[in-house]
Amino acid sequence: MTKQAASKTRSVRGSRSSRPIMALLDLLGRRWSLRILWELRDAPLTSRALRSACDEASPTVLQTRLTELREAGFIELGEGGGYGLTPLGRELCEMVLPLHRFAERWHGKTNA
Amino acid sequence: MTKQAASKTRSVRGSRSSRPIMALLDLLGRRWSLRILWELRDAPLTSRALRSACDEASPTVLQTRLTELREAGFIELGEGGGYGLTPLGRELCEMVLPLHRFAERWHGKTNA
DNA sequence: GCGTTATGCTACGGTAAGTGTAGCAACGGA
DNA sequence: TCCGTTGCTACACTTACCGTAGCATAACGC
Repeated sequence: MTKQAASKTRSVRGSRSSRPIMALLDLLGRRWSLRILWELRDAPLTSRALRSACDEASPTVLQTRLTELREAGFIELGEGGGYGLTPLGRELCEMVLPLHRFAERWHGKTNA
Repeated sequence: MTKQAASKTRSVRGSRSSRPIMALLDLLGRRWSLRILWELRDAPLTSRALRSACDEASPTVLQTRLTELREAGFIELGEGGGYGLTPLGRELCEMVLPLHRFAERWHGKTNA
């Protein structure tokens, strides 16, 4: 993993591609990333509440994802504590929401 | 979180939740899942071509993801070889496509 | 002051997941 | 027959993630 000073690609691990979509796909393809966005869809949550919402996932990874998503500008830590979506993050979340309905139909097809 | 006869949830690892959205989020949150859907957006690809498209990712994981996505009913192995999207998979892919434009704008904001 | 509770965040040992290289059997064309 | 391609797998190694515990800080009631 040669790390020759990639200004933005630095945190994108596997995909050395510079295409933004690859970076985004890689970021969202890490554990709990999509789930975090999903759980924050309604209201901000504290780190502890978020952990509970995410099936008591390990705080180590959660904290890592939170930092990554924060650096990406999708979420932010509010004044009085608690993580919430930024305007940009909300846009992204809007693209994840329709997955809900799809998942319901998918579930009906696969084991019915 | 009762797992009353999880006939489909069996392969969902971390999230013991029975909610389909959680299962979907978990499946898509595994490495290369989103990328595979993305690379198959236009036309079917052979396993080798898909590997090349996915930045020469390890064939071990790729094969694992391919199997998972196939069991989920999102992709299928065509007659004359090559992986392609199923109608269901195409629907899912349609939700991933708008991420492209978003990623472009995102990239512009984060390092400009 | 003291203790309690909650915040965001981190250390550390163990397990699971992903990587990289090599190679398999099966099929088809020259 | 040899060659190239297909989908797929074995194996050792590295990395990511899990689970538990704990830190420093801050806000409360007493």
